[in-house]
Amino acid sequence: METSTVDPWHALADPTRRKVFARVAHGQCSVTEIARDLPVSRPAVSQHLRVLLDAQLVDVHQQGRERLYRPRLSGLEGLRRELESYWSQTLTRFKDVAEQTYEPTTPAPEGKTR
Amino acid sequence: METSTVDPWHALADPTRRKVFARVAHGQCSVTEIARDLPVSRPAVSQHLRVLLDAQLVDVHQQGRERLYRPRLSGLEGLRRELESYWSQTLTRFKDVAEQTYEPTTPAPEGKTR
DNA sequence: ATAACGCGTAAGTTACTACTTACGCATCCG
DNA sequence: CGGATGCGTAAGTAGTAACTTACGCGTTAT
Repeated sequence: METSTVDPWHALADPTRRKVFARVAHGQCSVTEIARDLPVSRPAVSQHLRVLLDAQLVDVHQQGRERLYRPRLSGLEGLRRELESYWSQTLTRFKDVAEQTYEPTTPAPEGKTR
Repeated sequence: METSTVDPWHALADPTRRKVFARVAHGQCSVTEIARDLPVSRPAVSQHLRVLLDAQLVDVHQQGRERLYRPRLSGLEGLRRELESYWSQTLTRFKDVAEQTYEPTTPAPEGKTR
């Protein structure tokens, strides 16, 4: 049907949506509760939560007439792994540069290029 | 001048741009080199690299008529910290649920919520 | 010098997305 | 039984962003 799984990177890219997620990650809460602390309408929050759901970053369960959202590990796992990979690779590159100092063929990189 | 430090979340949200960054993180390389492995034009790669630069995720230095890009730690740091925070919070919530003792977000009625 | 290479940027197009209001469906309370 | 609360979804809109081609500038090679 629709996109079964949303890229978690994309899901957390939007600042508002990231605030929504941060709120949920901090502790289980309802939609209206989240919307109360944000400068957007409740439906907007609902839509953000949908994206977070599709990205498997949050989980929901009905309780009475409320829908309580809570964070979920699965969506974060891939993100974490990927970021950790970038991190270590960058560390390695950085060490390479530090050890080999620099190539004398290039003029000083600190020179102000206006 | 660049008061506009780009959100690294946003910078890594686009799949193509993430591929560009992954390539750079793997090892220093030039623009044409990156574009060769991707289904987009060279200018597109340049534009992606600009965003990555603004997000402080990559670094560049001129060498002859080439511009060599390499990964940079500073942009990743904030990302990593934030993600780690989400991760640990989610772990905590998860444990709470496992123990069947979830607490309301507001300071609250003492007894078991049941 | 002239050509070829490597690159950034401008300009234009197209697709997506984050938001709004309006609505309908459940669930709790009087 | 209503009326109120909590929520998701539909529909419409304004802004953004990811691409393309065209171009100009500096550097290397012939």
